[in-house]
Amino acid sequence: MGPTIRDVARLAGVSKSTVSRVLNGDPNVAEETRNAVIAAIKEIRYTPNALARGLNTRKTGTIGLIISDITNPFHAEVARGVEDLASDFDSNVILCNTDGRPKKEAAYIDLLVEKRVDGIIFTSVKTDESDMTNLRSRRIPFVFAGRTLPDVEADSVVVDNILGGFQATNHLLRLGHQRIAYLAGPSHVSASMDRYEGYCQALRRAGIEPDPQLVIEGDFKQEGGYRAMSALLDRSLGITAVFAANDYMAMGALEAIYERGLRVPEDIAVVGFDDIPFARLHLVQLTTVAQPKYDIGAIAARMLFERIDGKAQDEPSRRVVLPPRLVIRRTCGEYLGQRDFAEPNRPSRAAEPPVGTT
Amino acid sequence: MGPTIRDVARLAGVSKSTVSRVLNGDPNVAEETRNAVIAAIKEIRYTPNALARGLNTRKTGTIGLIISDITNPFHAEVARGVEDLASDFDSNVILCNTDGRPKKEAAYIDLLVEKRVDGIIFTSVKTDESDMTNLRSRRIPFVFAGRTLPDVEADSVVVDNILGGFQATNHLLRLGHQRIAYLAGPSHVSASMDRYEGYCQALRRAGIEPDPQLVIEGDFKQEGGYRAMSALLDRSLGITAVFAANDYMAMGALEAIYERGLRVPEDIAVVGFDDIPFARLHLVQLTTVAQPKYDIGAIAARMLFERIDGKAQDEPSRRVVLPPRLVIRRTCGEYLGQRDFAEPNRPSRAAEPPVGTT
DNA sequence: ATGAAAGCGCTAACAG
DNA sequence: CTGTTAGCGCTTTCAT
Repeated sequence: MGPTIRDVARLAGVSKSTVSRVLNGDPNVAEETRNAVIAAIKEIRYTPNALARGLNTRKTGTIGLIISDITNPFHAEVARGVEDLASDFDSNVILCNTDGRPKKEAAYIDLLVEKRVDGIIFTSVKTDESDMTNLRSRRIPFVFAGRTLPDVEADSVVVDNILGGFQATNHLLRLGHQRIAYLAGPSHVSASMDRYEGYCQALRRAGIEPDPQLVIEGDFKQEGGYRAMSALLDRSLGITAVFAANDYMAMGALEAIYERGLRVPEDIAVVGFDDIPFARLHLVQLTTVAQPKYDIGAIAARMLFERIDGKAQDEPSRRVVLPPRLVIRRTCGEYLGQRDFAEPNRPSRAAEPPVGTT
Repeated sequence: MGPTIRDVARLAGVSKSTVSRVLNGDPNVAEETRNAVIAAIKEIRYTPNALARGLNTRKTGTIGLIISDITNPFHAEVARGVEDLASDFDSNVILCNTDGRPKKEAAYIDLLVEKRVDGIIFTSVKTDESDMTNLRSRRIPFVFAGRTLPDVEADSVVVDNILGGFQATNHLLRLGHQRIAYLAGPSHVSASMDRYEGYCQALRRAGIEPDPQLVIEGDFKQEGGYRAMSALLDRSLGITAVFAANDYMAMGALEAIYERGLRVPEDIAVVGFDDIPFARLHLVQLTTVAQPKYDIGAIAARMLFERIDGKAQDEPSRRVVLPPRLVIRRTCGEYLGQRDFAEPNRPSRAAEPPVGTT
């Protein structure tokens, strides 16, 4: 059944407590005893049982990551940030793909609670408030990464979507565009609405009143971007530029544009949002607003561990807002021409402390 | 502290054993008693403690997934397959990114053993045999997905890389190419070597002796593909086509080709391997050999659970070989012209039973 | 059909 | 510095 602490104790001629002490690095153990124990551990190839330990300590060294789909490059990058940081804190992460389905999400939350995870990071949030209060009452800390639930008071780290929308639109305006379309995401997603808000702000600042005709709703997917762009083009609205709420839709838009024999950026300029890996491909060169995806995950994890370790035990919840960054490539003109390969924008060490805390 | 089974028992006026029985669906419980227990559970919002349970049953309902980098779309898709299937088996998966570093991998294995996972799936394998025998002796089942360790006898599911290499090369040959280069991956990776083997077979069958000059080693990354292709082009070897060991290198190759003002496929035809999502982008349209990524993960997980559930307890290890599929797009000519969006090639239900078991 | 008791493998006071 | 004694919350015989 695998050796237990008892077997080690017996072999080393000490008590279980002593073994436990050396296991946990308790300084109050004679050097000699310690060595004997260590030798015994090695001899019988003992590996501590984290279940038994967790039962006592109420810490499992495991956190849950609730995500809509790990196959989505944006989420994968966030997940990587989370996992790296968890690893730094000697924790593991349990991956939960929900596909944005509330039921799956609720089921996963239950499972994670059963497993007594130390905390949970939400990337996708469809859950109603009741699950959250459940976590609250069990004192399981959680933080939102990338998205927030407006009604729920909790730690979160997000990119400044309004600013990002502003940057994208403003870039287009500076290039002389006036008729700029917005390919929105689903209207209930705050990120899309915030980017739209930034879009409007930039427009108004330039003395242009946002035209509802130029806004069309997509689904954050390539297909949706394609359809939305096609619809827009069919209506001959005199559009010369388009700001897509994310890169996938921008890709679909590009396709719709090319399909009609139009050129990018000469006939229509395109900006996306996210900077997913393929945006930088030589053949694509999508101008886009980059989100610090990895950092979002890493910082969220760091905040979570601060709660877990009790440092930030009962402090009010924090909201970290990260700055977006406009990446100018080819699809709006102003192509800078340098080759840029997928630079893993991961810090070799853990992420820096939160920036822009409010 | 959260309510325990004891609190439920007290409230329902029964013993802990009885509560445990209804929790585990034991039929030997009077209907009335059961209802009382269920009511009590609801009333105090009781959630079982999986740690305590696991300590007894020696089952955690958790498996480990060791992967080099979840950020890599290939691995993300495999991971998704694994997670979906684990979910079907009421299990969770612990995500472990190793970046291919043996030390990280070994450390994760230890951690997973401590957590007493029910099994492990290896996607990246750098580990030396000792870790594997360790798992063996602890009777922790494991399976390899996508790659194999030649010396280790274990369940595995892989794509037929030799066949894939053959298909890619043969496609090029049929289009009339004679001077076909191979952009290899690291020489110690069996997948790259097997694809090379298929490449040679196709060449020889066409009466062409493989020319060592046309083979150059890369690193499976875009940058490496770019460098390798550039080097090849510099040597003016009369190459008219290139088969890259994976899509990333193919992307780098495309870049190197375009940079020299050459056209694809007119001057140089390109085939990749994997069919990662961006290969199908309108702007890229990479002809490539598709691997059933999701199925690799799903089938590996299914095999793992068969071992865990003891059905396939002591049977000899199985090796499942999945067929690759040549996807013809634009980069070799013969472009079929249909739009193809990212079709999530996931079965809505669990993966079918293994195919091609040998 | 139900309860009592023992134990899974470890940690955590409390003595000494 | 080390051992003893209780549990942590659940499952599992074994009785009844």
